Amino acid sequence: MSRALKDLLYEHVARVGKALSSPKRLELLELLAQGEKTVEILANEASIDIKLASAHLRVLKYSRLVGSRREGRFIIHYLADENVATLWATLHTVATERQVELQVALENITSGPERLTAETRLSLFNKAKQGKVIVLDVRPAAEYQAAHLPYARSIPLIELKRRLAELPKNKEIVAYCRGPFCLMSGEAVALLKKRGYKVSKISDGVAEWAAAGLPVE
Amino acid sequence: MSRALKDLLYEHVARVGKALSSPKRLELLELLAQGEKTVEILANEASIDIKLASAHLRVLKYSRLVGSRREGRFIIHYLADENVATLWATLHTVATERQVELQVALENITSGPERLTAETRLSLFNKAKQGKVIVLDVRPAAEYQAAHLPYARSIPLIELKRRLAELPKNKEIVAYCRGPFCLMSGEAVALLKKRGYKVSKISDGVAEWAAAGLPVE
DNA sequence: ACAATACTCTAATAATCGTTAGAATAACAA
DNA sequence: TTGTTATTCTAACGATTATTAGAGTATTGT
Repeated sequence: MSRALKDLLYEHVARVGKALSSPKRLELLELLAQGEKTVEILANEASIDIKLASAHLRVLKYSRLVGSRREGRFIIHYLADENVATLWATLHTVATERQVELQVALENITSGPERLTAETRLSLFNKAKQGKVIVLDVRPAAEYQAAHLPYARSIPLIELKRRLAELPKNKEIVAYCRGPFCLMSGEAVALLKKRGYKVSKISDGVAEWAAAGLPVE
Repeated sequence: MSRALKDLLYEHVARVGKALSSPKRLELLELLAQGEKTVEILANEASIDIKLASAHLRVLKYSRLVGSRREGRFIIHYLADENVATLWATLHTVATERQVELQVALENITSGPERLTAETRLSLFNKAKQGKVIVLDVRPAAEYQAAHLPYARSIPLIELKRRLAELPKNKEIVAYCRGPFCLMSGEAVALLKKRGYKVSKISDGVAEWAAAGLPVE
């Protein structure tokens, strides 16, 4: 009686879980959390075939996590809403907390103290507001434009070398990129440290920041 | 270079997603969110074979969402921590919001205005605190003991008929059970309404309540 | 109208997953 | 020791999914 109904309901929720069960799809979701993108860009950034990206996007669309619209000859994909980014951030948090291997792997790459607490996030926000720190967004300019941390300044990693003059050497700089799985901020820190800047990084991306209840511009 | 590493990291997170991709596993998770249980109880409540329940639990254990311990000749399974319940609640919220079919199905069964907002949750909490409402937990007593909403009173659905005398007819009663997928509170409301009680229900379970940041006893 | 672009759709294969049955194990009880 | 209970482990099957190749479609530019 109620059994068939229950099965149906759990099946609907499982559809969303299924969408989150593939590494490639999770990577696509994180890329989309940085802003809407075409299939080609997604495929390139995730290093997969366009056809495969298209197939994965179909699954994500079926589960209503992402939407798409045609614009000229491009089809643009985007997260259905911010809740999806929150879901991704929650999933990632739980995964990291539960899986020691993952934590170790993360710490190996990202070098330095990693996980932000509610207090450190707020204190960074306040320092940035007062101009005591420069928050540096090293993602591609389009992603910065879609959304970025408050008071953040955009210098994409690719342009960083030739735009060094824009950064003061006497101020503290905090770099961030797409999130804990993204390596761009780490590379930026390495570059800037070599040139004598006071620089550190945070593992947060826009999704993690927003999931912690903080504002995004 | 960084590609192989990224793949590894996303794969770790996807392992958790995979655990959430089966209806049966989601049902087991929700049952476990009500308190720790043996395999037999889980299998019975989810209406599946013990062997199948055991197989699903193995997946959940592999992804570190649930843990287990032996106690005599029983093996007791439990959620790894409250974050897992939060993840489940978030997943459920996103799924409901994204899937119209699911919403319609839910409304058909549960009858009445459904989704609780932050305000209605808080106002219920305050009314319960002041004794203006009776919050009624109709789940099995063991689940009530594991955790329940603040100021809630426990009368399991099976005992409700013969314990009607414990409830006043002049006070507002609000029933709840395991969560939006659970039909017990609906049945309780039907029974009480027929007897002339002022009764309504909320779709929240302990997991949804906690995920909204409210206290649990 | 024709080619080029940026995809999607269909079909096919290999890998993985859900499910069940049967054997194995661990704790207790007689 | 032998049996019982509660559960896992192993093996096997069919069903589902990931991935790739090839054909098809919508839009723009010439």
